[in-house]
Amino acid sequence: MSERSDRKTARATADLVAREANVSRVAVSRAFNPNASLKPEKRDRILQIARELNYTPDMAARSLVTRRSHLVGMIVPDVCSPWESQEIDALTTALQAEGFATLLFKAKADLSMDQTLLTYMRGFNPDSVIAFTENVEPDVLSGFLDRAVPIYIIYDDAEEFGGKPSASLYDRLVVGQKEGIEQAVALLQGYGARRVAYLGGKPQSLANTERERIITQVLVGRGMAPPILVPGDYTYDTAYRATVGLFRVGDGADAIFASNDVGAFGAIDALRHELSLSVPGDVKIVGFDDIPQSHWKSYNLTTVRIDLPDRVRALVRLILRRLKAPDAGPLIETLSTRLVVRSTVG
Amino acid sequence: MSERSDRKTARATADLVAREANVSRVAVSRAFNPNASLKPEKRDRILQIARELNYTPDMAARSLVTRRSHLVGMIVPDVCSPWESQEIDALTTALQAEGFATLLFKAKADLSMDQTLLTYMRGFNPDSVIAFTENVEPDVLSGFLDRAVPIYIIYDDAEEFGGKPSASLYDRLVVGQKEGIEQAVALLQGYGARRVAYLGGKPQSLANTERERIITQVLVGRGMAPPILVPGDYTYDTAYRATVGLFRVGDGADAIFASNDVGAFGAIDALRHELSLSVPGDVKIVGFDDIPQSHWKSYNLTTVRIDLPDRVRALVRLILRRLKAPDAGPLIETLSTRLVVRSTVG
DNA sequence: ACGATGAATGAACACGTTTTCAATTCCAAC
DNA sequence: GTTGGAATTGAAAACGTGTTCATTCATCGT
Repeated sequence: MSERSDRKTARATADLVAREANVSRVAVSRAFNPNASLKPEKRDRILQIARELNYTPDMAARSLVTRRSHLVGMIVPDVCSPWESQEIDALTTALQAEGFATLLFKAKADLSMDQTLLTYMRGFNPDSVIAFTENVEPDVLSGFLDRAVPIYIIYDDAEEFGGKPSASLYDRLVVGQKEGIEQAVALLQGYGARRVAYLGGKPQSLANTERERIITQVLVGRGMAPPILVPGDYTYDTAYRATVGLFRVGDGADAIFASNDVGAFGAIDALRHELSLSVPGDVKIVGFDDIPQSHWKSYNLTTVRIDLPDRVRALVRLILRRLKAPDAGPLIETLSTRLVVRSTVG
Repeated sequence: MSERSDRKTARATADLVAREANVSRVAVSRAFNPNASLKPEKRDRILQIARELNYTPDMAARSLVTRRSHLVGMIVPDVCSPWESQEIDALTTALQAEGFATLLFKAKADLSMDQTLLTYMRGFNPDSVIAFTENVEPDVLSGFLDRAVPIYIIYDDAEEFGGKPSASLYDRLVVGQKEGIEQAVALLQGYGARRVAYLGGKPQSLANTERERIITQVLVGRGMAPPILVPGDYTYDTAYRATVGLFRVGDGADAIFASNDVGAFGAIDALRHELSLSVPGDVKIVGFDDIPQSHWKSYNLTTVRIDLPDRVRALVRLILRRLKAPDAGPLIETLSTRLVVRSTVG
């Protein structure tokens, strides 16, 4: 027997283990199901033999009868984004501990999920689906309603949620951004900022729209002018160019509220290396997310933190609760934000 | 019928479609298998009805008989790392186009894969497994040999590959780092560097060991002193502290070769913001990977690029070739590296 | 000693698909 | 009109597991 021929050895099955242990195949199944009734010594012997034979229950066969795939689908527009990669990492770790594997899919850049992707994903029967893309398309997603209930991450206004009626069919994690934004604006105002610009994210992103709305509301509420709206798309390069544009052809500003940290980096670099302006001396900067890069000395960004561990715990809770009660009404978890002060404001 | 009751509607099955279309269930199966023999008009009618009923073949049931799960497992130690997240993103996109979904697992921080994780993953029967963790444990991985053949990404010396005999049971992508390193050292020498430090990555990482080995070899080959070895772990913070240590308690250096780009950022920030030294004036810096952040203006890092599109194409090719010929000998793809010159050397 | 309660056990079925395989239909060529 | 071969079809048998359900076995209170 050469090494290579090992590969042809058929995978061990429950039947084989049963025969080898002189028990019925049902006993093997029970041995791997902790709360099934089986004599302890028998279970031990079966597990021992299973280990020798390198046997593991086949998830596909199991899921066929159990109606549980132990898969959690994630639809992500851009894995490279530091914030999203962080979230995927933490979520995968947490889910792995609960016995779930993550099934990763890439959405389109415009944050939409096309029918093809969804039906494809549906074939795998994920127990739950987390939509990182915020573009809600109720009729498309309705295809999922046979088993899993999708989870949406939304911002601030649970009721409006795109104004779509079928919103009541999703579970959701609501991120309240108001606290963090209020603290940020207070800080900016305290350091004498008068003219604030909002450097936008992807226009289709609900997080972006809500950030813009709340920042405007808070600024005006504190007697300041509404923000100068600078379009962006969450990327460094666009933020860089937009900032240069703001100061070269526009009137400039004495503070920039970026829609995410990466955009804030672009703004900082544009100010320092292209416009020869100082941060925070000439222009103050606030970001959003608090990704690991934000404490890097070149930026040391003051930013609105969305606490990742809290966020992950909330998501896992949503998944487990839904699995326990498939027919329950829409589940909701709420999260808050707070400002992390570093050195880009004062 | 309320909205909620829709959720209880059982998922459409091939049987239902068959009944609805007045054909046998086999015909439905054939309708979804393009190269099966079925009268075109019949296929159209079935697909039409399937669409109306929102039917998709169940992957679990299919994989049970086909012995193809259409899943590609990825074992990743740290999804947050910019380089890895980039690779996961590109790989997922490419595989999705070929009809595969990615199954993501987190390895332990020390780059090892424990038995629990592997047996767990095995249950899902991935068609292929890509090991991003470089710590080779042949006996552990042998548990996979019943169906999928794991792919290892290794560096430079295919033969040595950890010196483990069972290396011949893996497919592998070999990344040749010599070209890039030679170009980098030539550039450093050209700009007058005399004393080069190597800022290491995780000690368990084979990529790191090989980088250290080759850099030493190339330096000595060009008549320079072997590098000062500074231990690290691929992270920004460790690189920052290590660099401070190198210049505070050590003798310093006039050039730093970092084991990855993120480490280079840490070194740059330590030099500029803690040690008040200039880059590239006082110290020249070269990194490894060429991640997107490397062209950010605050760093603008000169670095050894591993071309991502090439790399992904090679990996996908490995997977498809192996699936076509499960019993073929070990498959090997080779890749090269080259220097990307920016402004941290001269 | 005796019925009663509960745990332990295995045969048969179900889950939703693909794959033989034999039977049928179709069509062109003689 | 016949005949051959190819295209088309459906019944039955897998694939590997969890779950009923009726049966056997041990245990315990009276």
